[in-house]
Formats: sequence, C-alpha cells, structure tokens
Amino acid sequence: MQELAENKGARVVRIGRQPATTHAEISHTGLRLFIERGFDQVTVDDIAAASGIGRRTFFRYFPSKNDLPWGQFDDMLEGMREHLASLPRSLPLRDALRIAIVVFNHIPDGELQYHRERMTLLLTVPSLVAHSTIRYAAWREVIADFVGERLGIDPAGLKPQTIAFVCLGVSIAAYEQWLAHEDASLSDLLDEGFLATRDLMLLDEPRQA
Amino acid sequence: MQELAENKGARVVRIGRQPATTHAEISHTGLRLFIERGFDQVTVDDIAAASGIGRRTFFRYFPSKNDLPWGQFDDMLEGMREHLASLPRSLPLRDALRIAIVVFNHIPDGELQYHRERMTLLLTVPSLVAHSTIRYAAWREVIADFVGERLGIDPAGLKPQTIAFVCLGVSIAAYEQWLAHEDASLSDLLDEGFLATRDLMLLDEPRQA
DNA sequence: ACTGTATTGGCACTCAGTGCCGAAGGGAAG
DNA sequence: CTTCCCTTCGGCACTGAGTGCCAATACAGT
Repeated sequence: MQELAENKGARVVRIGRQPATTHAEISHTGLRLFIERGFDQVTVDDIAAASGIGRRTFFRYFPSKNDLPWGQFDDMLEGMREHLASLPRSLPLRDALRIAIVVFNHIPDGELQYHRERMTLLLTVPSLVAHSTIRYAAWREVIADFVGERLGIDPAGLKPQTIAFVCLGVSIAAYEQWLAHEDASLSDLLDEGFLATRDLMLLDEPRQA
Repeated sequence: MQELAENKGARVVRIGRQPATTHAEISHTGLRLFIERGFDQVTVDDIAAASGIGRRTFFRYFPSKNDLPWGQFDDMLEGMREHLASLPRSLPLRDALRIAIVVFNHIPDGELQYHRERMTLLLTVPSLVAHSTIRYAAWREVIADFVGERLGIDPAGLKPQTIAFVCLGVSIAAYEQWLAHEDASLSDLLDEGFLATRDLMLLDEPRQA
C-alpha cells in the first residue's frame, strides 16, 4: 500500500549506488555562480566543487558547461508539441503557432526573476548564444513537424522549415526586447512580432516622405 | 607615377618582416582538409603544418578554428549594406530586402562547387553551426539598420530586429534546401521562402479536410 | 558476509586558445 | 656594410573543456 503510494516516478527500488546529486541541483548552483561572477570566470571545477561532486561527475550530468543554463528545455519542447497537437484544426495555422508560442513562453510570476537572469545569460554570453543554436534546432523541428502535418507536406521541405525559422526569429527578437525593457510583457512582444512580420509582408512603407 | 599606379591597397612600401602567408591561403588549405577528413578530424596543428606555418601563427590569422570557413564574410556584409542604401526609396521595404538578399547570395558559376562545400560545412558541422550565430548577428544588424532607417525608427527596436531575424530565417532555410537539392536555384528558393512567409501571415490552410 | 550493479571521481590525455618573448626577416639611415 | 627599427614568426608553457579508463564506493538482494 504505502510502497505503491511512493510510486511517483518509475522504479520504487533502485539497485546500485545512489546518485550524489541531481541535474536541477547542479544547474541551480552553476547558474548562481554564473550570475555572480560571469560565465567565463567560472570553471567546471568551480561548479563541481560548489556542488560537492567531482569534475568528472559534472560531465555525466551535463554534456558541456554550455548546456547547464538550458535546464529542462527538452521536456518543455514535448509540452509544446502536445499543446500544438491539441489545438483544433479550425484554428488558422498562423494563430495556432502564435498561441502555442505565447503559451510555451509563459512564465509563472514566481520564477520571473530567475528566468530573466537565465535568459540574460543565454542571450548575452557569446559562448552560450552560439551553443543555443543546437537547442533552437530542436525547437524548430517541433514547429516544422506541426506545419508539415497541418499542410500535409514534408516537414523537411522549404515551407515548414522557413516558417519554423520565422517563428524562432520572432521569438528571439521578442525575448531580446523583453530583457532590454523591464516592464514589457513577453506575450505582448510576441504578438507584436507576429504583427510586424505580417506588416512587412502585406504593406509597404506606411507613408512616403 | 608608377609608384602611384601601384597604390591599389594602402601602403606600397611596408617595413618589417613580410607575412609568410595570407588569410586566403590558410583558409583554402584548411577547407580542403576539412572536406577531405571532416572538421573534427583536423586539428589546428594539421592546418598549420599543411600551410607551412607555426601553430601560433595560425591564431594570428584566424581568431579560432571555427572562423576559418567564413572567409571574407565581413567584406561582403559591407557590400550588402551599400547595395541596400543604393536602392530607391520607392521600392517597398519587403522587395528591397528580398532583392538585396537575393543579390547578396548570388554566386558566380565558377565558385559554385566550392561555395557549396563551404556552406555544407557551415550548416552541417555542429561546432560551425553554433559559431555561425555570431556572424549572423552582424548580418542581421545590416538588415535592422536598413529597416530602422527606412521606417525612421530605432534599429534596436522590436520591429527592425524581428524583421532582421525573419530575413535571416528565410535565408538559412533556403540555403538548407539548396544544399539538399542539387538542382535547385538559391534565388528561387529565397523568393519562395518570402512567399511562404507571406502566405503564413495572409491565408489560412488552403483547404479544409 | 557475499554478489551484482550503478554511480563516483581520480588520472591521464587531446585539443583549442592565450601570454610571453626571443628569433627571424626586411627597410631605411648612418 | 653596419646599425637601428619595425614587424611577423614560432616555440614554450599554461589554462580550461571534454573524454576514456578504471578502481573505489555505496546500496539491494541472497
């Protein structure tokens, strides 16, 4: 009875040595150091020491120092994939994408400050900006797969891929503005970004000088 | 007279030791090795040795191994900036961007194979894909500056930045298709990408199932 | 206690990138 | 031709990321 109640993960009983720490714990410790001293001023040795683990163990939890700030991104991706799939087909593609992206990027008030610091790192530190490309590719794939499915075409084709890139661009641009302006709402910025893209494709210059 | 005629660069006479090689020479040698053996299987030592220079000297010509395949990208950027500035204001913003991007990405027939191999590396090797982000930022800035100037707004604002990201996305998506399909025309793919974006913002699904 | 299993972490190694500094050229003035 | 000055070259040593290997550690079940 009680044993069954503890069945919240997968295996209740696990054999072998217990892990000394968790991804979340290392991630949190490392992020704190990055924010305090700056990404480049923190070595993997520092993070390992502060986490009470060996340097070698760090690399078993994270494939690289650059992956640390991304946290549970892959899990969130699955969430977005499911959310997209759940949207009614009557919803126009453009709105489905816009809504899913806004929802996906909604941050609970409590985590706002933390998320801001994390995103500042990701969009500011050159090494992280570069590395992020790989995560973005997975994000784009979710979008492209959805577009392909919706339009009944190959997700690897020009149209789904282009749309995925466009959505990513709108998102990153919105995030950069969000970080630059304390008071801005990320959701609003995303909506505005879609509108700006629409304007570009529809209208010409608003007025002639 | 004759001395003036030779004034095609900056200094005709230069003091001090002559450079042992050039950027172009190292770039060419390195690229050949990358294509032959794969990026990760070539060390900086290999490139230096093949170029007949010391390892330390390599890093005086290129800030990193990743920068090698990019060649004279910065110069081309200036070209695009000037080309954009030269376009008549009567041309709608969207068309100005589209035309400039198509022109910027036009490759002379002779360099086609070479350019293809170079772009395959840049869009395939993870380490290079990541590093490219930094070059793309400079590219985006050219677009954003132009958009800001055209619309009379801050280039750092949401709209110019978003449009720059969108243009970049369309370009990269087109390049990927171009590499995947031997027979495709890059210019056509770019045009199609712009159309796909327009469609997304204009229409809903073409037909209801 | 003993066995099997999973995590740990030390050690040694490769490779990118950097600071330092003396050596190697080459032009110009004496 | 020698000396001075300037610039590039390249060796050396160092830091730091990331990896393969393997013995040590800790825990569950017999």
